[in-house]
Amino acid sequence: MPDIRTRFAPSPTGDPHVGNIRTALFTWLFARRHGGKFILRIEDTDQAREVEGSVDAIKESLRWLGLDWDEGPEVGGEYGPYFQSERLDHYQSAAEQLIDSGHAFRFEDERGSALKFAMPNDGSTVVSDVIRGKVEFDNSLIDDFVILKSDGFPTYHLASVVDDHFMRISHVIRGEGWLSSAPRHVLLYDAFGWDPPGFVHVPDILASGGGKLSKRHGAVSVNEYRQLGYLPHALVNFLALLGWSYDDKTELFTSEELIESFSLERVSKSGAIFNLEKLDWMNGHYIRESGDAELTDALLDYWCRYPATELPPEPDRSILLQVVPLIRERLKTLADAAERVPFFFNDDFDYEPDQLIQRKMDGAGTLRALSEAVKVVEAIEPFDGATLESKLRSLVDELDIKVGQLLGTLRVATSGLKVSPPLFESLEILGRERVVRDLNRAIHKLDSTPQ
RNA sequence: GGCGCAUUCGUCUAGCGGCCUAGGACACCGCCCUCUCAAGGCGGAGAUCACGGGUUCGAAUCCCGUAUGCGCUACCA
Repeated sequence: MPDIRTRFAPSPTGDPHVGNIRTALFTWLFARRHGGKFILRIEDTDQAREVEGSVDAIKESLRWLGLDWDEGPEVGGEYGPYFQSERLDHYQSAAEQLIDSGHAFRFEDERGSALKFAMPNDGSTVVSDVIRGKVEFDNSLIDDFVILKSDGFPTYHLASVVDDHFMRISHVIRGEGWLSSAPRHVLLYDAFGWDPPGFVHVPDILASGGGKLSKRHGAVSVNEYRQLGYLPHALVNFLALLGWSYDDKTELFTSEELIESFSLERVSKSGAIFNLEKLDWMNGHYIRESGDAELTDALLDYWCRYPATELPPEPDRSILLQVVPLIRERLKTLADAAERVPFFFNDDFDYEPDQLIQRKMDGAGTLRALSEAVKVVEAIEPFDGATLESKLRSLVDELDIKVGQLLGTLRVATSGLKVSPPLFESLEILGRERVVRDLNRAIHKLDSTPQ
């Protein structure tokens, strides 16, 4: 194979959509797989649709997912510039070449003077697509199309062909929506006398109904998924499997494995519905796989970027490091952590007194359990999870109640939660002083409640 | 309307003529484990391979129609 050079060429029209980023991922994977170059090019030829900040959002999304580019904005490269708005002279001279060779003609209307490509009125054009094979189009069915707009900017057709040629792109990998306009592109290559690149039209990512993925279906951009607490690698792995598969069973891949395994031949032909439940599962899997320090820092970074109201502005890292093993397997996203850990950092939580009273218990019994528990906790030595467990289990026997009854009460008293991380380990982290205080507060709350 | 692409469990997919009484994963259900919630283990249910014709000894796999979905048919990409 010749030098592999691929490109991701988004228009700066907003926060990049997961569908486009999935295409970028395939494009990147293909380049990396073959030791080629991955180029980022910004297609800003429609000033009206341009959205402020989009280029930063695009770079940020790619960077977060680890899709590094070899040429493009910031890194430069020998085939720049990489913004189409800075390459108008290329399109201009290419257009002139087409006029000279009789392939293009001026066209006037209310908007001014534009340039159109003259379609042949007979014959057909074959597009050779890597995953769909040869697709034939009847030339007479395609109208002459604008290549240079009256504002002096090129249309996508001209700009992408000219850039792909001069940037030595070997494979044009893009969404399947472009297949229908691909014959125009091969005709342009012909008219210029250039060899066309390989065309690869990859399937779309769809919303649950099978339609376009849009805001009404929830998150659509990579940045939104980041904000929802998904890990970059979980998104990468999940997106890689939307429209591509390695075999009949492998689903979990490291980035290195993805690069080693990726091939365009195994990209599917039909659109894939974005299955959020599976992303959740995969994200949970990668959270479970991460080490204590790794997860701790991921959470800290996440909260720093998207502050959680229920947590202190700068949660204590050493506490979180101890908490992480207790919550790791309970998280689907980083966002899930905020609701289960606040009590480790603050004791200002509140709850209704009757939440202390467990099933088939009454106020008096709960009060007795609580005050006995205080005695145990005050005396226990050492104050650690294992000792707490054995002493409190003995207390359960002495009180002749159920384990769940005692622990449920203690859980609410020390965390304010009905569902919390494992109790004994949590108590150890909280420390004796704090636990005694929480239990006494619970006793007081119950005591002052009219039965 | 015309042209193009697509069509396997709810979803992502394996399958590229006999290995398929169609495999895996997520979700779902049940059991086990268990201090809540999870995680984990085990098991279950779930697809007449869109439909109809062919070709073949034999088709989810090849061919032709039909239906449905999507895309193009813009001085948007």
